[in-house]
Amino acid sequence: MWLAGARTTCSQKQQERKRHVPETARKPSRIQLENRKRILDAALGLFSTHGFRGTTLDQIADACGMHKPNLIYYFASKEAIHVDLLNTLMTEWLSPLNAMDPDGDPLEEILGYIRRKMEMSREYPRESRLFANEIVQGAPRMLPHLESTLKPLFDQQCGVINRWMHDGKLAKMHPAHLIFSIWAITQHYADFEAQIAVLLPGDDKRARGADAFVEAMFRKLLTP
Amino acid sequence: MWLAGARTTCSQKQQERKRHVPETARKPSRIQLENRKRILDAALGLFSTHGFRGTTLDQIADACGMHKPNLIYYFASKEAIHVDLLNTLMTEWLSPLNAMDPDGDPLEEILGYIRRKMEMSREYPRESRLFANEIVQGAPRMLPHLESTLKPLFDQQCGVINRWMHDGKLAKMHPAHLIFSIWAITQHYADFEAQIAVLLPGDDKRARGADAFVEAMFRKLLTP
DNA sequence: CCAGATTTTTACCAATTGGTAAAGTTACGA
DNA sequence: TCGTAACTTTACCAATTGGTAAAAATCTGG
Repeated sequence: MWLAGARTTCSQKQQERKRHVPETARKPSRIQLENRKRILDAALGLFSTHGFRGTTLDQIADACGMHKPNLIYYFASKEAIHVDLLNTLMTEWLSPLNAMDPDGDPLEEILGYIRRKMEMSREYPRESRLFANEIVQGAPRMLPHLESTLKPLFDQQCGVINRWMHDGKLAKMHPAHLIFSIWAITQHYADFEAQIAVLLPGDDKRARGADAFVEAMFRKLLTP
Repeated sequence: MWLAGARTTCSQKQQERKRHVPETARKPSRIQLENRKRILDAALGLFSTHGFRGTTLDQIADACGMHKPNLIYYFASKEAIHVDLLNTLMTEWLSPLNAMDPDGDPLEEILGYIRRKMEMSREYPRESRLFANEIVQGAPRMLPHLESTLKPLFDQQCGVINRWMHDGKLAKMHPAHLIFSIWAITQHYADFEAQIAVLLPGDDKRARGADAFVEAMFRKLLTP
């Protein structure tokens, strides 16, 4: 039967779903953790390149060697998988920004942050693209998260940078736009990989000189 | 009947479709040009935020006040609309890069290019996002175009910049990465608008100081 | 002004898709 | 080792979706 009571269309937000087991189970079994991870990993690859609507449950099931209803056994819906990915992404994605130490050497702190972002772009391009997809599409499932989690951290670190600049440790500029430019450039290497591969062919990712360029660029920019 | 003969699944590439009129008609009528433009405009808005798979023909039809079969009357398929947008986008998108004059003042030429890119990001965010969507997803329908159209122009302008640098007119750096960083930052303001609106609220686009920041940034970077 | 061509609308269709129901199978603690 | 809970598989279903067929309406040139 078709889920009794008011039912919105498939593509719209779904209401509560009485989960059979996982949601209510208290201790996730080994096999449960394992399968959830398999699903999330497969889904990450697909969502990050085809987007949410562009990915089907069957594709995810295929990619992780499971059957479609099995996915729904572990996650309430396709959207639940996506949301789960987005949530874990958010915390991991922000940790480098968090790691900037107000008491460290300003230039080295920021360059360290940039290095970590470049590394993430290289090591976790799927996460970067998942995020890019979500934001480009207006952040439909993430706006609250951006408000509540990203914004406070962003404001705080803008303050730190501002102090550094007023102390004469860094060249003066708009801290928010500085951070934007860091994000833009570091994530560009993951998000626009397809284009870069065409324009700088042959070179493997590490050898393209991106790291050296970006470091030199921001060093020059930030030096007073 | 279901299009006689071999028929692949809907989601795969479609073969030749005998168009009823438009494709074969020699002179596109006024009403034809007008309606095609209406469709393309509506489709641009939807594709750029929901992606190709995330947009339905019904949505496009709604958005331009037409009926679904009417779209198919003007375009062979949903994909044909998308491809049309991508093609016109490509040429318009590249013209600023083309406009850099090898005989002009190096710094001003590049800063002028950056200004034009910032302006496009502000005036045509939908186009920017359409492009971003396509590239993030691996450029499935655009790779050949990138190879044949973008790559030659890119290489040529890299050469121009290189000469400028060797003549001591600009600080020395990797020209390709310089261009990447320009693209990354200028397009970021359109593509990540949703995020920026959260982090720098209140300000209207023009007033956020992005233009001034970006100009100052690249001026400092490029000055020898 | 009217016949033929162009354009629009209505009624469909088959494939896809997110998700369910329930039977079948496996794992695990008592 | 055995009964029960956890997990998997098969068989579906209704909604959506890209697209077609063809009738209806509208426009246009002679």
